[in-house]
Amino acid sequence: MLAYGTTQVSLPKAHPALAICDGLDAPSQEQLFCLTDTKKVRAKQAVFYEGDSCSHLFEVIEGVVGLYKLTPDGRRQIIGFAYPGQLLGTGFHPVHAYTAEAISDAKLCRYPRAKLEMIIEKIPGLGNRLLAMTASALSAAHDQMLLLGRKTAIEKVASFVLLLSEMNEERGDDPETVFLPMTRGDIADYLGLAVETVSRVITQLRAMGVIDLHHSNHVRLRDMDRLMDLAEGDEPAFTV
Amino acid sequence: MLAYGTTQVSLPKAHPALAICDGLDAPSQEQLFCLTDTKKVRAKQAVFYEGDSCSHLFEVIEGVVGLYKLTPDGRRQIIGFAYPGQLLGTGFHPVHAYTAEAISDAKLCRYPRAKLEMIIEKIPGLGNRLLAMTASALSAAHDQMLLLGRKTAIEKVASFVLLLSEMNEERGDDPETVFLPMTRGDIADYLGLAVETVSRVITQLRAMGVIDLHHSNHVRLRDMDRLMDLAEGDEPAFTV
DNA sequence: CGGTGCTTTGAGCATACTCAACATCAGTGG
DNA sequence: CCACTGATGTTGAGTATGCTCAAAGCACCG
Repeated sequence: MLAYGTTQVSLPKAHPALAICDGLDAPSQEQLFCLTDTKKVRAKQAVFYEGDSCSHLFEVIEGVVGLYKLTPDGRRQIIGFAYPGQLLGTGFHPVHAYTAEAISDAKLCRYPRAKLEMIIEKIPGLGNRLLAMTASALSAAHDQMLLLGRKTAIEKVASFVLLLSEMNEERGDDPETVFLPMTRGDIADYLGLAVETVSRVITQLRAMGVIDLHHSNHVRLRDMDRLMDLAEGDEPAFTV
Repeated sequence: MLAYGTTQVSLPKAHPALAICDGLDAPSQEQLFCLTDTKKVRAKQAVFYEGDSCSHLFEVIEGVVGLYKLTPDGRRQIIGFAYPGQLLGTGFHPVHAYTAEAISDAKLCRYPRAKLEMIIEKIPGLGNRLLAMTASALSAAHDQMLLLGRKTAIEKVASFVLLLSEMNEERGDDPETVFLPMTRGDIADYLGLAVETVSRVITQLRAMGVIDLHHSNHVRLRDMDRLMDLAEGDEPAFTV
């Protein structure tokens, strides 16, 4: 099945480019666009909650959204950070399986599920596009399962920083300058660690000269190769 | 034993029911069926390896297949156990993102990816079916991320046993009698634990009177409610 | 300035891991 | 039929990684 998304010549577009439209012809894009409206949320506001009936599907346009699940006693696992271009609320359940909460102020595009389902067979390539995006999310989830189940604290944090760096690169930004819009608590809940552990590991990486920090949210990658070794556990896990 | 959806009346069928065909009309099923062939693997044989070019998509017909990823230094994370009806090798990459290895002797149905892509737009409902199956796998992955990142050993094992029990129920089998086709090592690599820990927890559950064992592979659930409490951490985590 | 929320650091501890021995089981061949 | 073998499972002892609890440092904001 088709892997769009890599070839991205500048298309003449009437509307802000929606990731879901990527690769579709202009009339189809127009048709889809007519269904949508925009939703803005401030940092820490929820877009939807786990258990809400899921009448809409969202696409992140601006900002970052955290997706998480809770145990009955309140432990939290962040299953992903959604950056612009990502879909939320896919999945064929009548209710949402996770909560989506804005990490920073965010803008989202809203698709009514019922209408989307009606035109999905009519717009060629749309079904494929949804499938591709879902499959890509599944693949990311698998990677994260390996991280959660089998990596040490330092490997987890190193992998996380590298992930953000790669996203920078794909976006055309500097891969050596990583911004962390989320709190240490969010990172901890994403990596399956305690806040204190995340903080300690970051301090350790800094002491090792692998990264630099400014304002605790701006990371500069000083030794990418070493960081990659650390992410894979190649390093003897040496404490400085 | 075929899992054809949930309703399992004896249908008059020309072919063994394929999950991917669920909901399609007869001609479409026929058309799909013409593309397929069957592959048999013995226990411990690989169906495909992570990194193999993925020219085919598989559906499990009989037996159980374990899907896993490895770290460079050989630590293993099983990302799922595929039972009959499940698809392997979806995902829009040119190569497989995980290894698939038979847990027990297994029979699989093989779809050539290229041909499947060609007819996907022509068979109404097929795209939707693939999307639904992928979305369902994504949802399961999310659940597993919560387990891996935030649950204790006893919660993990209890959740696992209950998961298998629920699968029994959906298949119309006895939910109180769970068979474990996989080794303790497989379970450990699925739950992000050490083999010894899995063994100890199972022993503990038995000592608590929550489960019974026969031959180490047959589990009888003696107290389902208590098991559910344990899976969620409601229990004071009382050591016997 | 004095709050409030986030981050860092410290000390002690617990859960789950490692290493090691032993038990059990299935299969194999004498 | 039984002893041998290799794989799998269980149990024990000690330890390490990452957690909890606690306090202090910072930044942002009214």
